[in-house]
Amino acid sequence: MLELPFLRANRDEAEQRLTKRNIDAKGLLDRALELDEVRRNTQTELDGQLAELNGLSRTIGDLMKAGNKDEAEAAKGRTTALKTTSQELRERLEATEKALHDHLCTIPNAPNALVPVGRTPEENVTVMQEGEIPVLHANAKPHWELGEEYGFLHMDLGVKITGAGFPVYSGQGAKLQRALIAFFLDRATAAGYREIIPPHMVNAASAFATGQLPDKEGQMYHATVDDLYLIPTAEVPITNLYRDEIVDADKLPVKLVGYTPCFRREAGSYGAHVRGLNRVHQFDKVEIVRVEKPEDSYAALNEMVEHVKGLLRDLELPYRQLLLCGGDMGFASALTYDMEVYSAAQQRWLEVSSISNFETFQSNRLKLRYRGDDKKPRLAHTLNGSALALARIVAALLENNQTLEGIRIPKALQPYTGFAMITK
RNA sequence: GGAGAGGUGGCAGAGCGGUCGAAUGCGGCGGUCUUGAAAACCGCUUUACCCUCACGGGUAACGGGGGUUCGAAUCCCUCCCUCUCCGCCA
Repeated sequence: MLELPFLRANRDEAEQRLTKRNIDAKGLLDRALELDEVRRNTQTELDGQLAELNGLSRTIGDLMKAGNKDEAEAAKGRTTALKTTSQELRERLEATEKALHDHLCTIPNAPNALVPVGRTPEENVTVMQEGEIPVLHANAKPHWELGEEYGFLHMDLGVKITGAGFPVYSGQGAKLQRALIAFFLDRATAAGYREIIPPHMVNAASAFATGQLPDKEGQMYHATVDDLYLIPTAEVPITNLYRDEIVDADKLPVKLVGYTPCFRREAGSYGAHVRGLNRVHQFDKVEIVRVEKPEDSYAALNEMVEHVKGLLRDLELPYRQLLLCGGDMGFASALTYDMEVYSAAQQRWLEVSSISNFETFQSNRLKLRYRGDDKKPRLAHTLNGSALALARIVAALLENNQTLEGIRIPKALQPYTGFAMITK
């Protein structure tokens, strides 16, 4: 949620930035500021009435104490009208506040100045690309066929016990998952991130604070009996650790990492391009989360990107970094880099990481603040990024490293897998 | 699942209808004293919103919501949460 004081003070800048999202920025801002003005006027009026009422109550108390019953009763009579009008004003204020809040919830974050203009993923900017595109032998297969052939990935068993899009890993496939998770966690903790094991279900307040509700309600699995949501990413529980907190400036930056399974309904996305592990309802992911002072947040974002690049290099995967255009960015983000790896048998790029700076968009909902040098609470910046998301990394590893003898495991991973090759 | 207790400021813990945003203690910040430190003493120490260029002023908040009253942290209703005991159980 954008900050109202920012919108009031920097209307033009906000409009200019929001326009990159190809939305009616002017209309949205006009409405927000109009509601804000009604709200402020109403509150001023209401506060005045309440002050008067409080004064009368105090007077009545004094009169009662002095035993002056008649005058006290007379004063009581004068409160009636004030109570009626203040009640009306209160209702109007609450209605306006709710309308304003609901309206603000519909406005996405304002893109950073660096965000390119564009509507579709084709207009994202490739920042850099690294690593060699592997040349596969003539008989190379996509990962789902490899999984079947080697017997470590079973989409059909997932269908039996749960439903489509819930993969079952076994043997060396299962070990590979665990190895990747451990590898990613070790690298993150070595880089100064504190490991967290959070709950895998969250309440509605948490889902709202990080922006999943109300914007992406249909994307989450909802356990209705207990009104809890299965997390779509560790970002939700981990960032919410800091909901309603005021942290001292010397506690910043906060750097956290967590592994969790991620659950996504992915409603309506079926077809050939989502075969195998390309898009599943449950996958494993190691997520890094940071809380930063505003002046440090973009340096932190770059640091996160470098961290992810290091992982991809060590996994020997060809990858590229994209700067998302205004039309392709997530609702809550001010700037997002996507990292994609090349999956050689499918001959396509797969998104394996999304690294975003939310600036104060999340912290405003979270009420996550820090106390600066002036001792005043200010909203902090929040960031997060996948480091990394497993299913697609696995897909690319399997496809790119297939040989006639078996599937080669990158050197950096071998201490974790305990084997150098997946064999039949 | 059954029975009971409780939710107050960073923490502990009073208040149970009238200057209570809230005693007291601890913690934290500043000061006096000291070569320095400790101790002691003094003062300060929640947040959001509104008005104001500012000084300053106002409103709200004692788990959430509603009610009674001129007035509620205090009384009533309701929901949520936490803890203890019993049962079940990894």
